[in-house]
Amino acid sequence: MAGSDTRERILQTSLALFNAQGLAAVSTHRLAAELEISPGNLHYHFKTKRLIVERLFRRFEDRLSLLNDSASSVQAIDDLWLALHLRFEAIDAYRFVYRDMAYLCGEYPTLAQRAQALTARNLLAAQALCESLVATGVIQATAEDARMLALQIVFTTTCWLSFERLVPGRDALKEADAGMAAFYTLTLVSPYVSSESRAYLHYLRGKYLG
Amino acid sequence: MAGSDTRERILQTSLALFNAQGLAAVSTHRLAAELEISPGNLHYHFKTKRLIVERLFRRFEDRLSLLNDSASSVQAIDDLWLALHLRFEAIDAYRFVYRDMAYLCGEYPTLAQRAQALTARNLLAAQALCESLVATGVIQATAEDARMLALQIVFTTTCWLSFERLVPGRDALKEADAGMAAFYTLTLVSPYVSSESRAYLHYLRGKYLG
DNA sequence: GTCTATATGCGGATAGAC
DNA sequence: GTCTATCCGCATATAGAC
Repeated sequence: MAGSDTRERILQTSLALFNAQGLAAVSTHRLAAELEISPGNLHYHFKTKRLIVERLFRRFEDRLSLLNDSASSVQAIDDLWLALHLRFEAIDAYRFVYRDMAYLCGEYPTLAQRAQALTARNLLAAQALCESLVATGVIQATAEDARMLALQIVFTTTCWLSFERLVPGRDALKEADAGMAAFYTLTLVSPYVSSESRAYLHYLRGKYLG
Repeated sequence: MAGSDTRERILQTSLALFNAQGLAAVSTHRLAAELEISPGNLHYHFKTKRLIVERLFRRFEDRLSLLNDSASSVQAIDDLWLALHLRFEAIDAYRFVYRDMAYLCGEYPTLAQRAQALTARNLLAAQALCESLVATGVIQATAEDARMLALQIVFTTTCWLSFERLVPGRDALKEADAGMAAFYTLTLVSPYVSSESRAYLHYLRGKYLG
């Protein structure tokens, strides 16, 4: 069959450990121990740690690309909220990527380029999204405003979950709150939202600022 | 005299190497080689790598705290621009701290707590700054808007320089552009700026969007 | 203060038996 | 596919001479 069961278990466990303990802290030995297989067996499935990381990175790219593809179908505030929510969930599922980005780029320069390319695609998708919101009258903004807003959205979705762990009062071990992150991102959009579309914003404000 | 010359050279060179190559990539051997001293001599001055990192982190804290102390004296857009500029310069001078934060927290849990405490102080300073801007009429915002704006400013100053390296077209090796970063941060404030204070914003827009 | 030499452990990766 | 055993190199840290 397509890929053995062990191979998939390795990828799942790697992802969980990278997310929980950091890319640098998870050695191939620890990984094998967690999987209850031998280091030799691990090497049979993935000749290098790099290959594991690259495979996970590709899955992350694929998942984000899927979300990017539907960017221009966002045509209302609640569409936007859902899109942001799904995006933060995806980033949280692979949170080691953005969180350990500097280390990752240093160790695997190939991935540094891929990360830049991914950011470029995210920017294009966010611009399409903002243009769609302007076209449907959900927000009112000049072309330049829309471009800056797209940049803000990409910046925020990329970095927010990493930043959140620095804010006191949030438990670093607890899973990230995608809803909270999405709400925060919406506040960036809020100054541009036309009066007819503010209802959903107020609903969310009540929900997350209680 | 207070601290030998070698000790200070170690700190300066460490900072430069950490910034340039990443905390994880700079071993004590590389550091000693760069300094043209022996690993044994390095160990004489700093028993562990951790002590070097902690000392640099403290300097970073001190430099930001100085800037935080003057937050409530910001009373015009050009004050704000200067304050942001100085802040980005400080963060850029110690850019390894925020860029390698995840690795740093994993290796030195003590510093994870200090980083949270630092973020808390930054948030308080940013809130004071926003309140000052509201009080002087430079911006118009509800108390809740001001709190969110403060959060946005801290988030941006903390993460922007790391994010910037992901945006294609910027050379990762080139030093960061504190002016560009400050301009970006100002766009967050711009929706709330009262009409009398927009002149400086337009001047900066012309300068950085040329 | 500075050196040479070295201890000790861990990390990635491999060889070869089963 | 999975194991045991092992190699090699690097990293932190140390000992002890000068």
